[in-house]
Amino acid sequence: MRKGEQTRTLILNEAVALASQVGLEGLSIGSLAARLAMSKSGLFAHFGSKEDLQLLTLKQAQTLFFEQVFSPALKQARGLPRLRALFSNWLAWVKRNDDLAGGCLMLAASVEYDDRPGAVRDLLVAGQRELRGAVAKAIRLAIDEGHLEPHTDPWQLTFEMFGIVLATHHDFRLLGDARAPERAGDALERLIEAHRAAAPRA
Amino acid sequence: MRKGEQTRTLILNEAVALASQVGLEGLSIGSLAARLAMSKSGLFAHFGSKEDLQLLTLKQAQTLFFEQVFSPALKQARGLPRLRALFSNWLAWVKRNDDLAGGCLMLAASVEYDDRPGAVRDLLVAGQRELRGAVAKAIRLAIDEGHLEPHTDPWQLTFEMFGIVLATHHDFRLLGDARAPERAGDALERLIEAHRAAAPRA
DNA sequence: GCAAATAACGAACGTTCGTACTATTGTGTG
DNA sequence: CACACAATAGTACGAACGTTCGTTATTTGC
Repeated sequence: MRKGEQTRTLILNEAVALASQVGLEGLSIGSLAARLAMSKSGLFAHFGSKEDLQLLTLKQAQTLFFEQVFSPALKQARGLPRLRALFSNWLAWVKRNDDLAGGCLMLAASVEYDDRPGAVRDLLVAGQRELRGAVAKAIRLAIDEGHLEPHTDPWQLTFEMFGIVLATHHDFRLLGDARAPERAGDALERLIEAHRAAAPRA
Repeated sequence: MRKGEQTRTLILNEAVALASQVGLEGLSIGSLAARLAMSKSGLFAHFGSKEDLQLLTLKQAQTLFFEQVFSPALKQARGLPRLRALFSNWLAWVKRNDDLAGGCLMLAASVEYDDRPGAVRDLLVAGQRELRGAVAKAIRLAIDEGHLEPHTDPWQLTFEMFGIVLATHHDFRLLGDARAPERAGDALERLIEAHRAAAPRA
């Protein structure tokens, strides 16, 4: 029970790395086993099916995202500081090149499964809904703190922030544009400025 | 020479539709042949390799994009009208559900090939560069026409417009959010408003 | 309308896919 | 130390993959 969990986690971490390059569908049990220097059947025994492996891999990526992007942002003061921290952690996540060599797995999977019904897509949608809700909540808190003007629509702002992240991912990954994160920062600041509350400055 | 070209085009159109759902990598010669009720080998004979098929499929999608998004926008008056037309055509392209049932093929391929060097990726990058340049040029014209203020950075604005489109694609396709295009329109108008020239109103 | 050219076919290649069984090794505990 | 069982390896499977081959059908140019 102990050794099993251990290698299982090892497998899943490697699976996240591999899937970030070739996608969740392109992730094959054979190649994953080869990368871990273990037998295909030995690896397969940890999961009942490929879909299970895909689901757990995606779940692992979601956990990593929460730990590295969201959780540290919660330590910042509510309002704009937390919102900015969230955004900058998010950009850092997108830029990662170590164990996410192929870019954000969730974004890749979103495109891969947006028209492929099933458990993977459902998990993807649930995670995305959760993320959006959390960002919108952070924005609502910024309004409550008096950092953003009361008329601000949290969902609209969330939508636009997400767009900036997507564009950054695209430009950074496909076009290899190192200035993309800088552009993203500028875009966010302009966005904040447009919705900043008149009276108190943050 | 005539019959060949004809079925080749037929194949490529079907390939675009199929690849938009399963990706350029997931596009298999066997399933494509089955959809067209022809033999695997007969289809394969039109292309020397799978990579050739992928390249031509992508090229076909790029052509469709130019015809349906870009070309009609050029008929509008330069400046904001043309920029708005371009954006709205782009949104319409993203929302298509007939022969692009799986969403924009270029966006899907961008995520699929962003870390897979080769001819497909090169073609993808070239197309993206061309598109970005054209959008930036439309913005520059809007500045020249006095619709946008002279300090506007065309590349930054292009980046942000692209982000809005990406977010729309994501929300519309994965989350099934029908209000996404509306959000996109609002975002664009706010973006334009922020950069609008002071003196003459458009 | 005949001959040359092209297009489509069916079968088979070797490989890899996911999955199922069985055997062997390894680990933790009484 | 040995027993029980978890963990890994081994082997085999049917199907699908991209690709090649030789052959048949169908267009095309004269």
